[in-house]
Amino acid sequence: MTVLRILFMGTAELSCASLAALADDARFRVTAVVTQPDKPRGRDLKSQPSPVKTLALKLGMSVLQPARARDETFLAGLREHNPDLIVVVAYGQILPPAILALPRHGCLNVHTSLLPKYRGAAPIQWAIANGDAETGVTIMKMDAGLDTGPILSQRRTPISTEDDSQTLHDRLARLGAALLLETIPDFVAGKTQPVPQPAEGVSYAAKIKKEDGRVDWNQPAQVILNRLRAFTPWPGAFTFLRNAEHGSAGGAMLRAPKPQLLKIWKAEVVGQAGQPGAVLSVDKTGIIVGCGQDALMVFELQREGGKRLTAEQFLAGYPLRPGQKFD
RNA sequence: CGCGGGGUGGAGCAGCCCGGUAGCUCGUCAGGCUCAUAACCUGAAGGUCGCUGGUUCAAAUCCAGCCCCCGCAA
Repeated sequence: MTVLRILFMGTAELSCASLAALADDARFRVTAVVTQPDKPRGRDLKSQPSPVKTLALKLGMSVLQPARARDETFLAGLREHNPDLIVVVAYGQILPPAILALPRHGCLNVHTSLLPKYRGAAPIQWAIANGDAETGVTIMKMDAGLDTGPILSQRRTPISTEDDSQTLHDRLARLGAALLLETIPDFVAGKTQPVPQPAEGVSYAAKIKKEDGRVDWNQPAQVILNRLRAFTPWPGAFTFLRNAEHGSAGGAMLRAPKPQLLKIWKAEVVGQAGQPGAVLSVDKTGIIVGCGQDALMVFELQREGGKRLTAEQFLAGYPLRPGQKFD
């Protein structure tokens, strides 16, 4: 059988598992990798390559980084590669029809939800935030719409109460890569026909904004916990502590009691009642905070400039007392 | 030159601005109390104060450079 010539398009960490899987499989040959241009990130805002670029270079593949995927010069370059198939995983740009129509077999996309649910940018996060019991990955043949293409295959995975966006992301990345390898051969052989997405059950998963991580203590504890898991590790569930009377009687610290930003990493719901945002009790096990319904026991948290700490460690250096309030 | 916080016994912090005996909450160890304990009481061990150089009679503290960690921003 002839080796399938694949052009890979991806940017995020999520894409890497699929790229690595394709590169490792003798049935396929990745002829080039397209990824977003290097962007300033990190603490010094230095220009950094995307995770996909880093991996592609390590694998010795040629990398293309067009500023805009619809540029004519870029399209011309793509045609020269003459791919049989384009695989897109978290690339980050809308592809013009000219690209969708370019390869003989079209473009396949790995999407981390059970389409048509959670089309869009942040399907993993919203599945957790909404308290879904399961999610999955979908391989679809791309069309002009936003994640609207016909489905080739899907695989499910339950969402456990231990999952956060990081763990679920990692699992879906692996599932997606595995399913991709299974799906491609049957698809190009014509054994699998794309099935249009059902009209029922369509929803969209909007991109996560920083502000989504702000804890609203008026919500039920379970909702807060779901969102906390969804927005971990980014942007994190954060809240503010006022009246930060930290620092001893020295006086120096007292002049700037600005609100402390606290990030909450691990928590669970406990059956207590109290004023939303108020610290109800404090001990080695955790810090219990009142919510709109029930209460949240915080196990791990972090303050600005500090590391992520267990409640016990945090309290050793930062005494919290019942009655103090988060907002 | 994107902005900012921080590196102090094993953990987390205070002390630094206004240089001059190393402090707090825990943990550890020993003893005591108790039917018992992760609770309580008493005592003890444990620190080149990130690294290098400078200023000074004297540096955790002031100055310069470097290394590392973290929040914001992306």
